Amino acid sequence: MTLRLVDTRTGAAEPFVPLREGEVGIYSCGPTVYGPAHVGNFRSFLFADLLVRHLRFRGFTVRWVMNITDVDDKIIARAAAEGVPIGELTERYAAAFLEDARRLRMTMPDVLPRATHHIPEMVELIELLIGRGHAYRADDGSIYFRIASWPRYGTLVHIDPSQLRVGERVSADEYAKDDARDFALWKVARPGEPSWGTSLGPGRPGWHIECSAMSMRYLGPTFDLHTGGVDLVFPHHEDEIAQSEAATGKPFVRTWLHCAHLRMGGVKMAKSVGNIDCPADVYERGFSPRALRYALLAVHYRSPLEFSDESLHAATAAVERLAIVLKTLGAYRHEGPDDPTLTALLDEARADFTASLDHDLNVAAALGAVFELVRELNRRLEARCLSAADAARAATFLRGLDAVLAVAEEDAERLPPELEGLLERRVAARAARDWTESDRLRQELANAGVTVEDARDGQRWRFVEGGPRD
RNA sequence: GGCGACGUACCCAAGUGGUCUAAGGGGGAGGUCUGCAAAACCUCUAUUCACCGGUUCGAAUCCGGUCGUCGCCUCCA
Repeated sequence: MTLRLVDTRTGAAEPFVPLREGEVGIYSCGPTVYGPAHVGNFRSFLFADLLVRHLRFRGFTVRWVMNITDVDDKIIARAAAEGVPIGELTERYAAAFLEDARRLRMTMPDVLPRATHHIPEMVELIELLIGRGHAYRADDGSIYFRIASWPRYGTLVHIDPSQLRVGERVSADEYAKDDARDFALWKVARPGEPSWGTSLGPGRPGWHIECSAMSMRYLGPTFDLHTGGVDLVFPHHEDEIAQSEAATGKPFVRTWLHCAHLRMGGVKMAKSVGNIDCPADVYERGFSPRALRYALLAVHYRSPLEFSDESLHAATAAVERLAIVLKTLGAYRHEGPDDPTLTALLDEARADFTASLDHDLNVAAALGAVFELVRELNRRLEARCLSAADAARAATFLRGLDAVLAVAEEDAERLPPELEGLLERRVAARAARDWTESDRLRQELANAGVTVEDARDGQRWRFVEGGPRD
């Protein structure tokens, strides 16, 4: 059983074999921090998160690098509009990004390099490119990569460079390039813009060079996986390949993975389109981070995903179903023999789950395996044919699968003491068959964001999805 | 103009030529259980996979065409 991933370059699902046995290096294009990241951005980050989690679940040692772009045209424009230094702006939104990522339970990357901290690495690369004849300094002092010097240009997008509709959509020449298709490696300093004094002269890096410099700095000249949204395939990733391979003479990335767009209202979500929704907006409408994570993850990464409140409602229900079975398993009290078929049931679920994710991260099929197991566990819970030990084992098992999905409730969730007290009083009221008091306490807890349900093994509580705690 | 992806039930969605009279989630309808509520469980909700041809003993799955939707070629996750 091997993991297969679809490489953008070939379009085929190829067996994943890491460069070094058992170890995987992944680079993911991260956020440009000039404003809050929207849920479309998070789709691509969470897809990478799922990949990392699955690789670790499969036993690989993973080194995950995600850049934070903290200098570029938009950042400069935004900082100027606010009248603050770019560092102040980028610090603010980098922190916001990390907080959003945390609430969405995104795995923390092992390295989160920032462009402005890696200027020397970029300069070094650019000098290498100039030395090898792949880059040139134009009349305005900026440095460009010469696409004509790189015959393999276009292999990632499957575009013949001569077919590019140059000129039609390129705005009036801001810079003095030799060829409209050439891209900037180093932008010469301009009044009012941040710049770095380097051996290349004062200026700032182009966008593409930062990813080449930082990925190779932390993962080496050749590494396993590089992820991003489809909109980065061209020109960003194509340019990364050209400049990296031209500089090092070695293959850059072994497998390219790109996730499809998140759509809203039938078209891709993008700041430029204006149809964006940020995590904070979603929470404000009463949805939980768990539900948001589920909604962004539940559809295969290479399929466009239509994002809506309807999809969030469906996600909320699915996530609750998981939370409830875990609570029920935890509360289960029954003296009886172990279920002799439980082992086979769990083994089968694990095999289905793993095989599905191994097939190019087929998360929909993996979720199918999880929910089939959930229904079967509920049946056995209902029929009381599990022992208490079985129930504990099943719960641990489900949490094990959830190490990949990260959509279930935390194990050790505790109620604040005052709410705990209400629960205890309700138990007493119910023992006395005082239904009025029981119902009143249930309502009081509901007002505090806690749902209480009466099950065979006693009352069962959980936090309301999207409630005050989330 | 060039390149590419996709079209499965009310919605989302899996389906890697035969076990598909097509997983799973949501929604809806009935039922069981229950002080009530909720949850859970059971039954039902596609003999059909945009449409038309073709290949094959056999196709949702392969090929061709038609229609439709979306994306990239420009900053973009």
